[in-house]
Amino acid sequence: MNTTQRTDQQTSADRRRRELLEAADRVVLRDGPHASMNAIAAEAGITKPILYRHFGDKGGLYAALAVRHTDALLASLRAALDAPAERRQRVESTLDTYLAAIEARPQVYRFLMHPAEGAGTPGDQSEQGFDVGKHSAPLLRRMGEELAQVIEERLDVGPGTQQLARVWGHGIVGMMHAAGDWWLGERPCPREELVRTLADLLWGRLAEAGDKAGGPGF
Amino acid sequence: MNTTQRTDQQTSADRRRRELLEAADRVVLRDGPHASMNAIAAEAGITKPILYRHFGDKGGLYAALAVRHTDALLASLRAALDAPAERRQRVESTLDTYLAAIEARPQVYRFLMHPAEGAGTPGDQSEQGFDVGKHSAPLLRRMGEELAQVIEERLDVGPGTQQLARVWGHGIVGMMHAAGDWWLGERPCPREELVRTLADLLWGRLAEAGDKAGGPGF
DNA sequence: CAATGCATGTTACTTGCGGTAACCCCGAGT
DNA sequence: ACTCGGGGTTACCGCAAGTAACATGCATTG
Repeated sequence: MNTTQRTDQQTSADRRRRELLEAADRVVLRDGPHASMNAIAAEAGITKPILYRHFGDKGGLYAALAVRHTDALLASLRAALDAPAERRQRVESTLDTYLAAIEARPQVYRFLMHPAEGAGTPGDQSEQGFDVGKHSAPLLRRMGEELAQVIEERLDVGPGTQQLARVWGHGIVGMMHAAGDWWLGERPCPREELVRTLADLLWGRLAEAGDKAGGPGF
Repeated sequence: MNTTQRTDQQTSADRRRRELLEAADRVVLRDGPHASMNAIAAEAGITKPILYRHFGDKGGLYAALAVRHTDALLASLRAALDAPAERRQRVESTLDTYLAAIEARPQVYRFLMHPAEGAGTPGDQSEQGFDVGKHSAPLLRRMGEELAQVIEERLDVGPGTQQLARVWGHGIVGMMHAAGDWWLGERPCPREELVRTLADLLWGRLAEAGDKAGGPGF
């Protein structure tokens, strides 16, 4: 019937799509985010137009790829965030999970952080609006929103919690990201130490610290 | 003589370079970071090869442009950080300076945050090493390092201050950046409120907050 | 069984951009 | 008069995104 037919097509198309994504993944992880559509098609054993039929344009393909990895990472972060333990313990665990992930697979990290690639299209009109605010990688956005959600659900900070939760969510995620990026580049200390230091920052040690003698203070 | 000759040439070349940068600035601020070399050359009233003679490649031009703006922004941040006031006041003032800057000229912001553009070069060898850790925009790197410097110079937190200062420097800058980016996109609240909320986060209000009734706590 | 779809795949093209080679022109110095 | 070097141009290469038009295999339908 029509339904089974459609279902068959659907599943077949979906399977194909998944295979293509696997191939794209391999290439991107091997060649970096600037892998060409030709290269990806070759890896998949086919040619360009098929990719375009499935994903519309390069942005579509990359978005699909990114969603896969983002979902996976977010799931493990959520697990760390949901574990039964003290708040400090949970924050550290979440930081550690994120850092362990980007440490274990830096290429995935590199790819996920790569911004939208919005250019390249000849008659590109979408760029004239200057998508300010959409600069950050979607992963960061999503992490920020998720964390905001968690904060808002579980934390009690009087009125204005919602706004505050979102600010903190994005802020904390940004802190984690920037520190992680720097750390990944220089590897100045073991992971646990970084985790502890960041947690200390969130726990207000900046405010408690004393001024160094002689200076104007900080 | 040789010296005056060299000086004349130098200054002339420098003046030209400055003019070209002005033109590039106009175009980039008008068309976004994806402005083509042709467009920039046209705006400057000349043609591509001259740009390449002066800046080597597109990366060179963009780097030169970025340095100009980055220097300017860093100077005003340093001023806010150096003002004579309480620590909290100074932190808020610095945050506000940054946010005011990106609010006033989002296009500059957008350009500065744009990553290195490392691709495009045909025989590109630098990409194979996967410059992980160099993902962040140079501006963020520099801000992180500067802040780390300031923290290390003025704050007293026992042994291991140096490491801690760098972690915090990059972390705080990342927080500021991410929150700013999100805020710029959604404008959910006035600037002062954002500043206060972020400062609260740094002041440990996250640790102090109570759990909401019913949940597993956070 | 032919005939019609229709998804799947290919070749070959266009457009646009980064980057370069080769040539051009004009004013200064000998 | 001549060449020499800085500033400039045209015309090109290579490459990657994206598309049009054509080919093929496998089901359903008259």
